[in-house]
Amino acid sequence: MAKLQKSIEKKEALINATITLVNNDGFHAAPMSKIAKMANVSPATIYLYFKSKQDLVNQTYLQVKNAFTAYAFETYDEKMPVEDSFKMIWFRIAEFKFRDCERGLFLAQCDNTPMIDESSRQEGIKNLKPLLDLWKKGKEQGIIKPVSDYLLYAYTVNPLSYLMMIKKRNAFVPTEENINEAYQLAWDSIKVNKTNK
Amino acid sequence: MAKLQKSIEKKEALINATITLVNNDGFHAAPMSKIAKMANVSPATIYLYFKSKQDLVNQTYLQVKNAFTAYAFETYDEKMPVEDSFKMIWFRIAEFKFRDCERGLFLAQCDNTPMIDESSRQEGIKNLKPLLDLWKKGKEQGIIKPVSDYLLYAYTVNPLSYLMMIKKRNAFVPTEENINEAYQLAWDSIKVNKTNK
DNA sequence: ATATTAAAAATGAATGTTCATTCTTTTTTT
DNA sequence: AAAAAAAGAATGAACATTCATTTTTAATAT
Repeated sequence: MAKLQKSIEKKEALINATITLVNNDGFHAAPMSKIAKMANVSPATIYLYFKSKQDLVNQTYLQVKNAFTAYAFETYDEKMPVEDSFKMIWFRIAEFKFRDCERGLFLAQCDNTPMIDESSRQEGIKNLKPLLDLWKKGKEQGIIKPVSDYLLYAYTVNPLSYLMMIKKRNAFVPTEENINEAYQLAWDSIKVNKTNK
Repeated sequence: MAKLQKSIEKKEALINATITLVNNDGFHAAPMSKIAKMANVSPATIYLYFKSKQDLVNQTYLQVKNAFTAYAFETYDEKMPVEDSFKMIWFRIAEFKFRDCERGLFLAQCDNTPMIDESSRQEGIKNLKPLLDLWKKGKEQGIIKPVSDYLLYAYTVNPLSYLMMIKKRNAFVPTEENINEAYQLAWDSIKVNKTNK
């Protein structure tokens, strides 16, 4: 038990070190030796847990992506009305990204570069299934505009990634009010406008 | 004259090679030797034009960013009404990103990683001044919602970056109609809704 | 026009460093 | 005391950059 415990701790330390170093220096300037040092481990030890540097990054990505979606959907209940569901998920996502900016930025970096394997990328995308289902339901009920899922994602969830980056880089600290405004923009843009119908 | 001409050609070839290789393999897997080969040039020649690999990437970023904003604002005239201006700029940006996906993706990568120097990043941001001015005007005239420029950017311009990436990765080819829908979402989310006032 | 030459541009091969990964030994666990 | 885990040092490849030459260019003299 103690053995396994220790192993998990080491693995987590390595994953955390990877996130920090890749965020600050980039993949190309985050050598295994530095990652090992930050995790208080010998470089050789990394290879007991990961096959290669690529494997380390892939696994880190999947771990973070899983944590992200688990958080986003934790309080979601399919039986709730579409609008309430959307709002809940949207705020959970915002909460995750702004609270754990490091992890959010790491994901943004993975999503915008050829840093991780295509297979890991595909694996990570699967996590969004519940959101796609929700949109389908919303479109069927005439609550959400009948536009492509890509557009829906781009205009609601994705802007948060940009804001998170701005937060880190420009010391723009979003207030409660900012977040509410952001949500309103997101929902305004995709909800069917009843009065216009 | 012919001399200078040739130099410019070489420099451009190097910049293009950098964009292609960084897009496909990432900064860390785009060695100078490969960049040189793709530009039909000796590795040593790169150093006649650029101080270092970092300098090459910084200059590539600035060159692309300048081309991007030049295109975006080319047809913009400050005297036009705010809504028309916004629409025009928005569509120019969309046109650039979808037509020259390679360059768009390169910018996305620069904007989401520590790949370029902070000073180059700052330099690149200056280009957006006209858009910020437009938003200021729009807010003063009560046409654009009084939210932060970061939110405005995130919810109008930035989603295009996501769509462009999706286009490259998932063979989602946006149609004319998709682009119009996207614009509508963007404008809907930030315009002041007169009927609600 | 042509030949000559100095300067500029370009090159391929070296250089030295950095880094991912492996090997051998030591420490820890059971 | 055997097995598992971890370590530090070693290895070899890859890489950014520099060096010593060669090639090209452009100006001048014939």
